[in-house]
Amino acid sequence: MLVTQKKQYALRAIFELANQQGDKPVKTSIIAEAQAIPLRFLEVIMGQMKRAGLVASKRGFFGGYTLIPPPDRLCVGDIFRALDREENAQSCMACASKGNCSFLGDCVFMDLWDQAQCAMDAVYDRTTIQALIDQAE
Amino acid sequence: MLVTQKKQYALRAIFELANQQGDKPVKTSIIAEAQAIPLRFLEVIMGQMKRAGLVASKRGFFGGYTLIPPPDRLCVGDIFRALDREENAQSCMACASKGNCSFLGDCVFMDLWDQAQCAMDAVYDRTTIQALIDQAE
DNA sequence: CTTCTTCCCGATTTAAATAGTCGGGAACCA
DNA sequence: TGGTTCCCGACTATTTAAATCGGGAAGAAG
Repeated sequence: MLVTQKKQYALRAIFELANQQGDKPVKTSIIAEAQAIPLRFLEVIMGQMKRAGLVASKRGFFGGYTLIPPPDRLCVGDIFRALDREENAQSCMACASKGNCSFLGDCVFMDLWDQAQCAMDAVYDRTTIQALIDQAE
Repeated sequence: MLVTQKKQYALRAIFELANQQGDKPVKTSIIAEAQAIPLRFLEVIMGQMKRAGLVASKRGFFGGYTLIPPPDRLCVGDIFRALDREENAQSCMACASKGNCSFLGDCVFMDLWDQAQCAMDAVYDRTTIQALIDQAE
């Protein structure tokens, strides 16, 4: 699970959304400016977030995005996985781990990639958006 | 520290070298075939390994490469770092961690990337080549 | 119903990094 | 001298991620 620019954008966008959230939806233009994300690219990302069920949207003048899960129940790993799911996630070998080592039949390195993968996942899964918000103060 | 194809080649090459090592140097052609690495590309990699001080080389008919550190004192992380050092390792954000968050001054996410980085490093640093060889049987 | 705003969709383009190649040169040995 | 190997730097190809674009559909307000 390599951390691309896009994943960072997604994380920061959700972070900002959780942070700004009141009773009204938050517009992409707000998020884009606050987090220095190219607006048009952010639209693409939010579309994926929506299809993954992490946010709801509303159009029109008072439109924007709303975060669905409570921030203390949403972890960084959830966001990353949502993105991986769409772009059939072939990712780096350290991430492919189980089941497709291109080398010999049983691969000594498989276990290594797996361990590295798990170690990262553990970090991303134990960090909630709320924790990041709290930490930001 | 994203695991590229090249890093895998390097790891497998060193693994193979440690495995085959007797009193004579091991040729790239042997390693390339055993580990299914493009020969010409392997030459590039071994050059980097040499400059990093991990292997010694000898030319001519009885030439080849020799592993310098004992396999039980050489860990996967050492190999990866050797490669990162040369190609000025701008890598992914999760790896840049300390000191260059492109976003606001102090970045909440910095600590997160750092933790993920450390978690992976820990795995790669506690795994020695010897351990992989033992495990291969 | 017109207009303005926003989300929305698919295709396309741009940029950048990785992966892999190539020709030729230098050490080494017989 | 000739064959083998490592060696060097530049070069090309391939793939992936990043970003853009034009236009369409929902929603609200005058």
